Amino acid sequence: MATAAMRTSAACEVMAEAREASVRLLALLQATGADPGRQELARQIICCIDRALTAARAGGGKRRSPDQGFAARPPAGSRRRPRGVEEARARMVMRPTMEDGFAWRKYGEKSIHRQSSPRLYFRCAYKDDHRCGARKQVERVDDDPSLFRTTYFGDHTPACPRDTARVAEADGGGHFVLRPASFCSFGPCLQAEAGNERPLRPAEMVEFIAEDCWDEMADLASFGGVSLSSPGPGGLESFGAANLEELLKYSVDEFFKLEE
DNA sequence: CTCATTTGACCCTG
DNA sequence: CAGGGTCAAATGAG
Repeated sequence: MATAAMRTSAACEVMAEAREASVRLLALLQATGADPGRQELARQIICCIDRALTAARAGGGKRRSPDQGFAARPPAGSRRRPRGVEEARARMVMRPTMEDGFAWRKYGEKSIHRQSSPRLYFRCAYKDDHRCGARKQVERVDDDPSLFRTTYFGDHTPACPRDTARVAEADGGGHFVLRPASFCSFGPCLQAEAGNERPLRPAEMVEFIAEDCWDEMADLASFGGVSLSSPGPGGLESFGAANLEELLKYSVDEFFKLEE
């Protein structure tokens, strides 16, 4: 009988293979000049796998835990945070706005090597009030300057106020805008990821996402103020969504209906 | 005057 | 040594 350690080890091997395939996919997309959204999605997949690997190797397998903040602070005098665990917990999203409803304080700006726009560094405005360790880095996407790539580190404390109206206003017209081009290319990329010869049908796509990418999907939905609880495989079909974008739009629209 | 932002220096990692 | 993350003094807005 296989022990938990053996199962974890086997899972790590499979994930390592998936990572290698994703890296090849990204290289292929770059070589063929595929649209930036597809390349970005490939990067997100790799990032996702890295996090899964880190969690598995740490003996995890648990869902993202509440913020552990900066419990593992660097030694006194160090100005740099330890890499690894925290980076593995980073979540990256692409949106047409920097706004996400939370209050942030900018604490730095840095021009990045071979990148036309600088990277902006923010930490939660309630860092001291609520001992919140949330941080984010924002930069314009080089290939599409109308988009901002925002990377979040750590989570806000429940006490941190969130103004969803500001999100709606920033995105225009009271509806969260799901603009990233990556959504348009979700189908082909998921097909490659799933190793399918034919395109995934919408229901299969949703199933695949529910099983493999739920955290990323929930993160995206959360920026519309939507909290998604995992329905488990198959449960998503009850939404009647044609694809992920429709599903997310549906979720976000439902949220704003509740708000009105 | 207070507080947020800017920006160059400092320091760490690879 | 280069690149990147953070600090903190200077600056500006309200």
